[in-house]
Formats: sequence, structure tokens, C-alpha cells
Amino acid sequence: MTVSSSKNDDAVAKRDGERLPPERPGQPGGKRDRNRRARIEALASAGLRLFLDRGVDAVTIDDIAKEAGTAKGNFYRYFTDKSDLVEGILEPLETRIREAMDRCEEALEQASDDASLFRAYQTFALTLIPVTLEHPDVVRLYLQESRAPVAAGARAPIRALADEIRARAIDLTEFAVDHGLLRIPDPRVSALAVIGAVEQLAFTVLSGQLDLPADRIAGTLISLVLSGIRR
Amino acid sequence: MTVSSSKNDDAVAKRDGERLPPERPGQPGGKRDRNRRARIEALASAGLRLFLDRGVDAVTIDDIAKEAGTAKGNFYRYFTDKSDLVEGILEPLETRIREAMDRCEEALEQASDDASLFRAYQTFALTLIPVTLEHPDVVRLYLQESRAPVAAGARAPIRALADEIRARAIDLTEFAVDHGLLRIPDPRVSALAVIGAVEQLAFTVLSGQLDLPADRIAGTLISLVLSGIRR
Amino acid sequence: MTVSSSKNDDAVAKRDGERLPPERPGQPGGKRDRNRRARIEALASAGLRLFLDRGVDAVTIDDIAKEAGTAKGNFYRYFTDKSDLVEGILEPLETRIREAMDRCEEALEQASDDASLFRAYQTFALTLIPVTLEHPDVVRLYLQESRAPVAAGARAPIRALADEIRARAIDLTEFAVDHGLLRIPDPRVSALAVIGAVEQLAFTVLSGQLDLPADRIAGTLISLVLSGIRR
Amino acid sequence: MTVSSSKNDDAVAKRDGERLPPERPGQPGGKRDRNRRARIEALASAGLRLFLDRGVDAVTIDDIAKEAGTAKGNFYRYFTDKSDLVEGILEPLETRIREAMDRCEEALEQASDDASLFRAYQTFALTLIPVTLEHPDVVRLYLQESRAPVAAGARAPIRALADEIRARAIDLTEFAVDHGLLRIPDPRVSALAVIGAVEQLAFTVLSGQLDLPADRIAGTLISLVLSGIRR
DNA sequence: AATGAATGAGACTTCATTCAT
DNA sequence: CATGAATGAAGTCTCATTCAT
Repeated sequence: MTVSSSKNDDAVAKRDGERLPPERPGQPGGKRDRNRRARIEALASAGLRLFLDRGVDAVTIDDIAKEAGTAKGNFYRYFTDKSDLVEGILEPLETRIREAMDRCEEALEQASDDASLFRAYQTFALTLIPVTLEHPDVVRLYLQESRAPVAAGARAPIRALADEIRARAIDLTEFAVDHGLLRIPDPRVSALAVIGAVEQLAFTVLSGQLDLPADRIAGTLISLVLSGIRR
Repeated sequence: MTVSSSKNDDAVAKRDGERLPPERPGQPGGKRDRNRRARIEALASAGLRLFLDRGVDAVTIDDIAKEAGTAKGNFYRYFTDKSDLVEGILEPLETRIREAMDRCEEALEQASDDASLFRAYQTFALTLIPVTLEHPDVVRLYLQESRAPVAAGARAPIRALADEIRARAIDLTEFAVDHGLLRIPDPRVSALAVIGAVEQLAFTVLSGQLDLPADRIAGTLISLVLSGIRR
Repeated sequence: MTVSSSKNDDAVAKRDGERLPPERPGQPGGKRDRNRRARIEALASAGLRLFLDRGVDAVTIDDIAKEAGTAKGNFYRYFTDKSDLVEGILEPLETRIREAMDRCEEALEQASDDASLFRAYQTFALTLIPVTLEHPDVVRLYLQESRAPVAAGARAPIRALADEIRARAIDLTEFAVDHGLLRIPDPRVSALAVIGAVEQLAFTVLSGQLDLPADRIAGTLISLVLSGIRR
Repeated sequence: MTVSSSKNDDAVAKRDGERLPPERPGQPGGKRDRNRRARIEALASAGLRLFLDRGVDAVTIDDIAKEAGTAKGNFYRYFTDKSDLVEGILEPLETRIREAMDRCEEALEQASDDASLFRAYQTFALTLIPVTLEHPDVVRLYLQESRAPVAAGARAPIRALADEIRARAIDLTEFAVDHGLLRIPDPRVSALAVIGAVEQLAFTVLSGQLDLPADRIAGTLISLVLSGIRR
């Protein structure tokens, strides 16, 4: 089980590999290795839980260690910082979103008509859904903290991702307009409106304040994303 | 001068009246009274500035006092808490938004056809603009912190307002649908989408990341709000 | 009473003035001012006592605060650092030693014969005595920590002073040799030997390991300093 | 190779024998034994290097292990303490100095005239030189930390040695005076002055702050030691 | 034997809050 | 009233030491 309660733990495992010197005692997959991963996982998921409950800034390292059932000093073996932990938690989301945007960009570059434009957007919308289903809590954390000030310490990586997404979405939409695929008065406004609508909806649903039947979510999401085209 | 640099300081003054014992030395409007207001104003606007820069949680009482050019002990004379200060800062916004929603509700209740529906929404959209122009920083703070966790200490009042707005907007839209004024598949989704779109746009503009010409803002805002109807 | 149990508290007072913003409430000499000085004094003298007992590095801020009978956080109001405290404690010594060396230098520059050379050195020796009598503990701390590594954190200021004294003493002696006032094989060796002899003796006496009658100390010191000439 | 880069590793080896249970797997001189010695040597020389750089108190066990290229847990296999390591590093010096003082004492006890007194002192001076050449860093560490407070944790063994040397030197000189071999006003003062002069000179040279040609050092040292007699 | 992971005490520093001046 | 000094709890981070692997 990963941070975000999904079956996919590649991302955290990858970080582990990046952060720690590669020569460690014990076989990869051996007991030590498993313990290490379990610790990291425990800290990350404890952090995520607490961040959602109280906000990133209000959670202390002590809280996280306690919630993870480990000693305080252990936190610092695996993460340099609360900020570092936030980045670690965010990573699976970051990777997937970037990939989705990359693919959408490629599709757009080769799009020539309304149909292919439609498909590019639809593909994008359709990748957001599994990401959210796999990492609902990470997505919720993202939505919760994505408007943090730029100089916001531990919340900063989340804001940075949000800025990247905004910028990228605007770029894509401007590209579509520039290439005559889309006819809207201001691509920036449309892009932002769509992002805002999607995020608000997602936030409300993930916070348990709106009980949208699962089978309706996909359709709604797609229609919201595509509304950027229709207008 | 108020927190948000407008000429209207009723809200803060009113709070002051509520919080402090009414029997104070000096005439209301006398020198003491003016000093008191100036102090409060200085603290509130210093707080607002710092909250925007670093996020509510990361700002200390000391920071605020220093930025306001006063002594720390003074803060506690006028506010019980950082949370209390946040409420104070928020109040003008809170009042105006509630009034706008009240008026929109009344208009809806008496609306009978498409035209009156349109007018109700338009009126609402048109009150958001002056509020934002008068208190741009308060609005920015609201947008920045409105997704704080419910149990988020000093940020909580902001989240509470956001919840109220969301709930209210959903109510209004459901009312319109229930009374046959609006024909949309899910009023909750539409309401949230509109709020999300408006907020995202506002946030981006107020953060200085999107340079929308002032004369275009109104139109864009209205068309976004009304898009809830058209769909 | 000052850090070093003397009647002279100029140095600490001066630091106070330097460190803190000059506009403070309360008259200079008023109760606030007196309290402030008393606090600083209490912290400095507690620090000195503990440094002598356990060595600078082994003493914690907590220890100092407790020994001074004040709250831990208070330390940081008056000193930024343990290093800063050490500098504060050292200052009276630093000032006096520098003055003595300055005066010795002037005297040397105008010396033309053996008698005036003798007087210059004697004057120097005779200023070391009152300094040590006024600030015996500061001198002891200096002797204790003066061979700290250059990059030794809180002990560094002491080592810096020691280096300055060594360099200065060598300069003075070389000057005397260059001007034909002194005929010794290597002025650097002589200067260092004298410093070493004086310091060792002082250290042993101040540590209570050698009970030299007070009236013998002056003579011994002078004869040691002058031995640099006779050889 | 020993701690201080000399060819003599008796001391450390001896300690090893004392500290560890004698029944160990592997032949003495076999591979295991050699590994053990190499480990100990690596730890000691890493410790010495770091102690010189930062001061004994500021160096952590972790630092030492890392610098020695081994794991932290290993340190505790070979040393109980940082203090224990310091003693280990100090030992070659301790042994040699004690021997020199023993021999000097014997020579003094049999001395009857000025010439034999002179020879006793000269012999002593002449043993200090090879010790310093063989273990320059250990000597430097001794000089650096020898004035630590008596209750100074890991630095205490160094101070203890310094106290022993001082006491011993005073004893020897008093003996000479008592037996009419030496005519000086206060043997304690003379002994301390000589020690101080020698140490200061040695410290300055070993710290690289004074570039005395090697062939001059011996003469200077002897003349300093003997100056205790001449006066 | 060697490694480095775990532990928790403890050091440094900051901060909300109270209170003497 | 205004000021900023005092307090100590609490947060961040480190480290000696033990111990599973």
C-alpha cells in the first residue's frame, strides 16, 4: 500500500532509490530493504493523513513520527525536511500529471481537425480519473494546498506544481488557438476556468461534501474539460 | 482606511465595538477612539500583508506587531488570537458576500421567467466586482486559504466562509432548478463549476499571474457566472 | 558588579548599547534599564562560571539560563549565540589588552636606549596585573580556551584573541630588534617563550594549583617579561 | 602505522590487548588480528584529525566513524567512549613522556655536580624532540586541549596528563634545589616558566604559525629547558 | 563481524501569552 | 495605555548508544 492508499508504490520506491546511497547492507528485497520501505511508507502516509486533517503547516515532525509509530529521529533519516516529505508524497501525482500533459501536447501538435482536438482533450480528461482514483488523498492534499503563497516553506512544492499545471494548460490552449483548432476569445481565461471548475468539483467530492455517483464523475469531468472547446 | 485599502472601515469598527467593553475613556470619535482604530487598522493590514506573503500559519504575532510598528503586547489588547485577527480581516468580505447572496436569493424567489433569472444572476455577478476592487487583498487571502482543513486553527474562519458560499450557491441553483427556472442536469455540479472557474480566474489575476485588462474582467466574470445558466 | 567580579562594567554596558536598539522604554538608569543590565550580567557571569567548570563546548544554553536563574528564552533576547556570549565575556579583557599593547608600541617607537626599552616593557607588565586582578575569571577562561582550533565555534573568539596577542607580541619584539634596542637571536622565539611562560604561570596560579604570595606575583611577572630583554 | 603516522604502534596495540577479551578467534598477527588493528588505527587517526580540526568536544562519534570509513556501530566495538578514544590516541605520548621523566629523575638522584645536572636536563630535552617528530599531531592535540577543565569529559585525560607533567616537573626541580644542585629563587616558578615557554613554542610551530628551521628547533628547545638552570 | 537502522533524550531556538514598568 | 521583558512549552534537529540483520 502506498501513501495514497493505492496498489502502486513505484513512486515512493523510486524516491527511496534516489535519496539514499545505493550501497546498503541487505539484499534489495531483503528484510532490511523491506523495513526501510515500510518506514518511509509509514512516515509518508502518516504525514499525508495529518496534512489533510490539519494543514501542512500545522503538523509537526513529532506528530508525524508518532502517527507513523516510529521515533522522531527516524524521520530525519529518510527525509531532510517537512518540505522533503511533501515532495515525496506529491511525486506520484506530479509524474502522472506531467506525463498526461506531455501526451496531450504531442497529440495536439499532430491534431489537424476538430475530431483529433477533441480526442486530445478527452484523453487528458480520461487520465485524470485513474490518477485520482489511485491517489485520492494526494489529489486532495494538492487541492487543499495548491494556493499556498510561493514562499510558503513546506507547502511550496505543491504551489509550484499548481503553477506548472496552470502555465502548461494555458500553453496548450494557446497552441490550439494559434493553430486554428479552437475558436475562443481568450484561451487563458478558458483554460483557467476549466481548471478551476474541475478542481472545485474534485475538491468538494474528495472532501466528502458532494456525493457524486462514481459513474457520473467521468462524464462530468469530460464535459467540463471539453467545455473549454465548445465555448 | 481599511484593511483592504478601501474607504469603508465599518466592519472592523463594528468588530471593535463588539469585542471591547463599551465603556471606554474618551468620546467615540475622540482622540483615544481614533488612536484605537488606527492601531487596529495597522495590525489588520500588517497581518493581511504578511498572511499573503507567507500564509496564515507561518506568520507569528511578533511578525505582525513588528510590521504594524507596534509592540507585541498591543496585539492582545485588540485581538484575542491570530484567528480573531483573521476574522476581523475577513469581515468586510463576509458581510458583502452575504448581502449579495441574500439579495440574489430574494430576486430568485420572485423570479418567474428567464429574463428575471438572468437579472438575478447578473446582479450577483455585478456585486462581486466592486467588492474585489475595494478589498483585493482580502479576496486574495480568501482564495489563498479557502481550502484549509476544517480544523485549521487560524485559517478555519476562511474555510468556514468558503463552505458557506459553496452551500449557499448550491442552494440557490437548486432552487432555480426546482422552480423550473433553470434546466441543467445537476445544479450542484454547475454551481461548483462556476464558483471554481470564477475563483481560479480571480486568484490568477490577483496574484499578478494573468494580466486581464480591467474592462474585460467584468464581462468575463458575468459570462462565467451566467454560463451556469446557459448550459 | 561585572562579569569578572570587578567594579568596572563599562564593557558589558557598552555591548548592551551596541546590541540593542537605542530607543527603549524606561529612563537610562531607570528600573527597566537596571533590570536589563542585571539580566545580561547574570547570564554572562553564569556563563563564565560554567565555562570554567566544564569548558565552553560542554555548557548548554539551558545550563546557563538555569544558573542565571532565568528562563531559557531570555538568553536569546540578549545574546544571539553562545559564541556571542563568549565575546561579551571576553570584551573587557580584549579592550584592556589591546590598550596595553598599543601603549607599549607607542613607547617602543619613541624608545632610544636601554632604559626606555626597559620602561616600555615594564609598563606593559604592570598593566597585565590589574587586568588579571579585576577579571581573574575572564583571564582564566582565556588561558583555558586560547588554544582552541581556529574553527571552534563558540571558542573561536578566544582563539582569535590569542592569535592577535601572539602576532602583536612578535611584531613588538621584532621592532625592538630592528631598531637595535634588543640583541637576541630570534625575536619570535623570545616573544613566544615569554608569553608561554607568563601564561603557564598565570594559569597555574589562577587554577589554584600554585599558591604564589600576591606580593611575589608582580615581581615574578616583571622578571619573566623582562627576561625577553636580558637574554 | 600509528595514530601519529609513526612506525611505532605499540601503544595502541597494548591498549587493544587490555580492553578486549584475550580469547579471540584468529591467530595474533593473523588476518583477523590485522583487521582489528587496522580498524582501531583508522578510527584513532580519523579521531585525531577531527579533534585537531574542530576540538574534541565538537566531534561526534558519527563524524569519526565516517571519516574512518567505517560504520558507527564499529566504534563501540573498539572503544567504549570518545574519552576512551582520546586516551588511546594519547597513550604513545603518555608512555614516552613518563619514561623520559622517570629517566630524568633517576639521573637527578645520582647527580652530584653541575655537569651531571646539566646532562640530566639535556637528556630530557633530547627525548622530547623525537617524540614530537614521531607524533606531531598527538603533541599538537595535547597542547590544544591540555588546559581543559578537570571535569571536561572526553578532554579530561589530556588535562590529567598535563597536570601530571606539571607536578612532576615541579617535583624534579624542587629536588634539584633541595639537593643544592640548583640555585633559583622559586623552583616551581622556574619549572612552570620553562614548560610554558616550550609548550607555546611547540604549539606555534606545530600549528604552522611559526616556521622555525628544523635544525634550529633542537637548539632552541634545549636552551629553553636549560634556561631553568642558568637563572 | 560489520552495518546502519532505531531510539529517545536533549540541545537549540522560537513563540504565544502574560505582566511589570 | 504602550512597551517589550519574562516565561516555558513546543518545535526542529542531532547524537550517543543499542540492536536487528
